[in-house]
Amino acid sequence: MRLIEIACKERLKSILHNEGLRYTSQRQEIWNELLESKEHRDAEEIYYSLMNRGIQVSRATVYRTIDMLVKNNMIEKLDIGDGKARFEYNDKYKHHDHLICTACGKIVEFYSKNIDKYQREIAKKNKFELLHHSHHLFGICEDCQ
Amino acid sequence: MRLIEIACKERLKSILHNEGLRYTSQRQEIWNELLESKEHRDAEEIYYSLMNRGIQVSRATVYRTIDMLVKNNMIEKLDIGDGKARFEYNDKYKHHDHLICTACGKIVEFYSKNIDKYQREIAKKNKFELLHHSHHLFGICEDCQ
DNA sequence: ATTTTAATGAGACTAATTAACAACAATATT
DNA sequence: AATATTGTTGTTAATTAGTCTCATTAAAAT
Ligand SMILES: [Zn+2]
Ligand SMILES: [Zn+2]
Ligand SMILES: [Zn+2]
Ligand SMILES: [Zn+2]
Repeated sequence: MRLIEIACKERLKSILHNEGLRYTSQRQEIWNELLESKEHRDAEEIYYSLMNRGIQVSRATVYRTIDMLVKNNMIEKLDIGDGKARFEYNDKYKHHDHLICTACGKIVEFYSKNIDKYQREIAKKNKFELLHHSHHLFGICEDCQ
Repeated sequence: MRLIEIACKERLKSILHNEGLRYTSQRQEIWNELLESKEHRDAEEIYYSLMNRGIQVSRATVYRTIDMLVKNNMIEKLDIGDGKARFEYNDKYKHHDHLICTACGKIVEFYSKNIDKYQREIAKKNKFELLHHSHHLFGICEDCQ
């Protein structure tokens, strides 16, 4: 096990502890699944991936655990409007938004300091306390053009 | 009937004609419903609003008509991530994005020329042909703070 | 007016999620 | 250690938003 994995394991443990929740094998496995592949994954995918690796966790537990991880800022929810939510490891120092190809579904990440700045200005001007945002650019990727 | 309503009625008629579709009473009513209140409305709301006014239109027709209106750029779809799509009259000269209060659900509109510019730059840099975007700022509005 | 063809309504169906609940497991209390 | 309490799980049922099918109805074309 690499150092980063140990660090993440401890992070899960400490968050569960703080919340008065228990460190269970199911929660470990789901958290691992989300850590190992940092891509944009949906609940069903995580469920089947665990199944395929012979790890029996119920669908409900997958949903519940994902929910708990989102609430504790361990993962971020991504809704690209196709009816199912995707999740990805939330690296605080690498916040990003998404470019989505409407032809092939490819997801590319982007970040713009400038946009970030303007967002904050807009929130301020409208007297909103900004909590988070969702910003998707939809288009056709190079391969699909 | 005000001039603007007549203009909009003609707009619907002409679009239906161009597409080889029929100008039905149901389509008129749904289009009216979306025009009269330019707020952010979901399909179910439109369906019940028509029902309450004694206008019998089926759920399927509401969904189908909304779909047709979106495809013809008469209305815009807005997905704020709460599981249901909202729609609003698409005034080409007043494109805007949204600030959403996570406490009371209030939706405030904003537009930033600068953000628009950076979006186009990002798409270009990633060799995406930009089609549309979705940009929501979530936070707590002044009243809810 | 008749024919052609698109549109509608009713309800079955789907996918993603959520809730209810009983059984089980981990802690806390005595 | 025994018992009570509380958290977690899997199963199943429910919900929600939206889609699909198909017999019937209504525009539009002739
Ligand atoms: Zn593509
Ligand atoms: Zn991402
Ligand atoms: Zn509010
Ligand atoms: Zn709006």
